[in-house]
Formats: sequence, C-alpha cells, structure tokens
Amino acid sequence: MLIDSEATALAAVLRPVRAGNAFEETVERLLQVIKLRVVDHGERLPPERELAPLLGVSRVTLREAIRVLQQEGYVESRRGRNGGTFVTYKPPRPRKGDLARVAARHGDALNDALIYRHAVETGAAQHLATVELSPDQESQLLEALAAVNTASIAEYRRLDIRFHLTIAELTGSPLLASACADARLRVTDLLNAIPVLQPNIEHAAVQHAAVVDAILASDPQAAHQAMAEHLEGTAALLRGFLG
Amino acid sequence: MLIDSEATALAAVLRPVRAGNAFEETVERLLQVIKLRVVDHGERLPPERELAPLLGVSRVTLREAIRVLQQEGYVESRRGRNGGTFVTYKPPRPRKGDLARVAARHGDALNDALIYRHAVETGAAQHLATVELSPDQESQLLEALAAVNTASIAEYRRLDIRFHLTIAELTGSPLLASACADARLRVTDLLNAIPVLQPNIEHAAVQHAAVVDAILASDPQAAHQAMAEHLEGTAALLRGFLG
DNA sequence: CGTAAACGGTCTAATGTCAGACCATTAACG
DNA sequence: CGTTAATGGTCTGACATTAGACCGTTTACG
Repeated sequence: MLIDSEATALAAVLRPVRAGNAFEETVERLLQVIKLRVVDHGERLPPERELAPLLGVSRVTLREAIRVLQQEGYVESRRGRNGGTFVTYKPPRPRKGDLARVAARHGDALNDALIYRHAVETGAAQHLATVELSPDQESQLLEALAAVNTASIAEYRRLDIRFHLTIAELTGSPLLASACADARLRVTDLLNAIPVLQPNIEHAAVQHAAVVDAILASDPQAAHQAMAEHLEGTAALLRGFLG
Repeated sequence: MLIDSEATALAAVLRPVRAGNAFEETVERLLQVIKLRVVDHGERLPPERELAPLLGVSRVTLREAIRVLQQEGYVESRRGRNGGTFVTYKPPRPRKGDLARVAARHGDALNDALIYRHAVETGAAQHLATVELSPDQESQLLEALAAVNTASIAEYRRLDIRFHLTIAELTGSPLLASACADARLRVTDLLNAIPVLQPNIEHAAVQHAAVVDAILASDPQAAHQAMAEHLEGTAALLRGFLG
C-alpha cells in the first residue's frame, strides 16, 4: 500500500504512454481536423503520401482510418491526377437536446477540458504579449482577428478556431500550441451542439479585439485578463445551455 | 501550396499521433519516474504485472524497457516473493559544464518547455484558488509544503516536485495535472544539472508559502502571481547558469 | 519445515504496424 | 492525342506488440 502523496504523484506519471492503437488515434486526429474545420467542406486533405508521415503513421494505417471516415460519410476519395480525399462533412444545424446528449457522453471530461483550456489559452495570450512580434506576425494576428470579426454565421466557428490557434502558434512554443489545439478540440463537439447567435458573435468580437489590443500593447496582464473573460463567456454559454 | 494561415492551423493539428514506438516511450517514462524521484533510490517499482497495464503496454515491452535501464545501471531486479525491480540511481552531484552539455542537447526545447511550464503551472495554481478544498485536500497541500520547506538538500528536488504535482493534481483536472507533470519533467534534466544551494531553497520556500497562502485565501490572482514569480526564479536560475 | 504466494523470467501464437514496391485511374501538358 | 505526373488502391515480407500460459526463485506463514 502506498501512502497518499505517493499515490498522487504516481498517478500523474504512471499513466498510459499511448492513448490507443495507431489506427484509432489516426481516426481521432482526422476527425479533429474535420470538426475543427481546419479542412472544411469541399476541401481536400493532403495526399496520403504527405499525410502519413505528418501523422507519424504508415500509409496502410492512414488508409484504414480514412476508410472508416468514408463509411461514416465524412470524406470521399477520388483517384487520378487531381484526385484526393475530400471532406464531405458539414456541421449539422444544432437541434435542441443535442448539447445535453453530447454533454452526457462527455461527463466529467467537460469540466476537465474547460479548466485545461482556460489555463493554456490564457497562458498563451499572456506569453504572446511578452514577445516582440515581427511585422509579419503582427499582420497574421490582425488578419485572423479581422477574419473572425467579419465572418458569416456559417464561417464563424471555423475562423474563431483559427484565431485562437494563431495566438497559440505565435507564442513560438510548440508544446503550448499543441496544448491549445488539444484543449480546443475537446470542447468542439460541445460548441458544435449549440447554435451560433449574432449577439454572441458581437460579444466575442469585442473580447477578441481586447485580447489583440493587449498583446500588441505588450501588456501581459491585460492579455491574460481579456482572454480569461472571453473563455469564461464561452464556458458560461455552455453551462447556460446545459442548465 | 497552402496559404500561411492554413499552414499555421494545420501545423497544430497535423502533428504525429505518437512520439515513438512503445518500447522507446516506455523507457522514457520509466526514466522520468526515476529522475523525478517519484520512486527514489532503494525503492521498488510496482510489479511488472501492475506496471504494464498502468503504462498501457504489454509486459514483454515493459520488460524490454526495464532491461535497458538495468544495463544503464538505473535499476536492479530481484526474484522471489519480496523481489521486484529496485531503483539504484542516485542523482549525481552536478559538475561544472553539465548544464551546458544538457542544454546543448535540448536546444530550443528549453525555451519551449519553460513557456509551457509557466502557462500550465500558473494556470493550475490560479484554478486551485477558485475551488473549495476539503479539509483532507488542504492538509495534503500543507503537508507537501511543510515537507519541501524542511527538506535536506539531498531530498529537496524530490519534495519540490511532489509539491508542484500536488497542486496540479488537486485541481481535479487530469488534463491539467498531466500537462504539469509533462512540463516539469521536460526541465528535470536541466535542473538536475545544477546544484541545489541553501539560499535557493530558502528563497523558494518563501515563494512556495506565498502560493499556498494565496490558494487557501481563495485569491486566484495572487496565486497566479506567486506561482509566476516562483517559476521565473527557476527560469532565471537556469539562464544564469547558462549565461 | 513444507507449501503457497509473490515476484521476475521465458515462450508461443495471433495481431498490429511498417516501409516500400507496384497497379489503376485521371487530368494536365506538350 | 499521346505521355507523364499526381493521385488513390493493393500487395508482400519484415518487425513490433499483444495476451496469456507457463517456468524458476525466494520468502512469508501456517
């Protein structure tokens, strides 16, 4: 029998070295690409010969994963010179009760994900406010902001994700960027289950602008604060639809 | 050719689904357990039949990993009823130049890890200040603090790690706890390469106390601030030995 | 003092995963 | 209008990994 504090410390380190087998993880990852709309409806995934090494799996394993997505109707493959694997998935218009179902499926994972997301995304915003941005990086950030703030309802989520991931990537810390991507996609299913409303967009736009302002003003505390408020808005929205 | 913002977003999601093969990752993880001194010199690892499922690998793979650690002199296995695999590794007294060598081996990863660690650990401290702690949890936290603050130089690192991981675990977010563990072990090699000095311990003790005070006072901002100052102290220490 | 329990150590057969070669289809391009 | 390049589709042989049974050693305990 271990004493408590040892058990606590062990739990954090003696966890599985891998989440599942290569095939399952590849399906998961591709689903994330599609649901985060990094590759949107009608667009093409990278060719298998490029994608497999990017994901660190063999082409055989990648193809098995793609076959599942074909059967589930997420993608379609075409042969030939301008062929490829194309995304056919469109996020369905959310219906009442969707969120409750999805939330039930997630269980405790929701709170876990929201806490995690808060930590890594506020951390990213704060850090970005402490680094000197090149003109190119500044314009990337401003473009992402402009895009999300002028988005149609249909494009909103996609561009919102891109905005958040841009901040994460610009920190220059791959670990932190991955963590932000991971955190975001853990709440994506839930967000996809609630409708995008114009007032929410407008509210978020103000907050997005505040985050960018603080970053460009090199004010880490303000950036942290602004991102925290923004994320709490989203979390409250989710909890509101749940309650 | 992809436009820039797409490439940015893709990079965060289209990364390898696994870091290496099961065997390599198992060796890595066990080294972490040993170097973080979760299982210290003379102590026993869990039996193979328990450890393998915890790490999510087969016993064969686990044993291959253990065999490497035996050859490298980190552990020793004994058969029989009170047998097991025992840690023989003692952190060597750091020598001048160690840090430079280790840092060179890490390269950019050092900055990456420090940024990541700052984000997740300040996030954990801040979050913990927002939750209602049970008496049992409070005493766990206070015990961890007392332990690290009265530690001998030899025991200091081990108890410092336990203190930080206790905060992470108490957040109740497994994702955040894993992230903190991950972040910590990415700087462990570097920290092990610099000596533990009494003034550093005393300085850190004040900061640790400030973190715990803020958490128990349910002051998230102060907790964030206190942890940030503590981590910056460590980061500065590392950079100082490097410069 | 013998027996059973708790370990590490070994083996096997099945399955997962890989790299790489090769096939089939389509469209761009000379 | 043929050739070639870029894609998805298929196959093979090698290696990694697994679950599970079984062996050998030591010690606690009846």
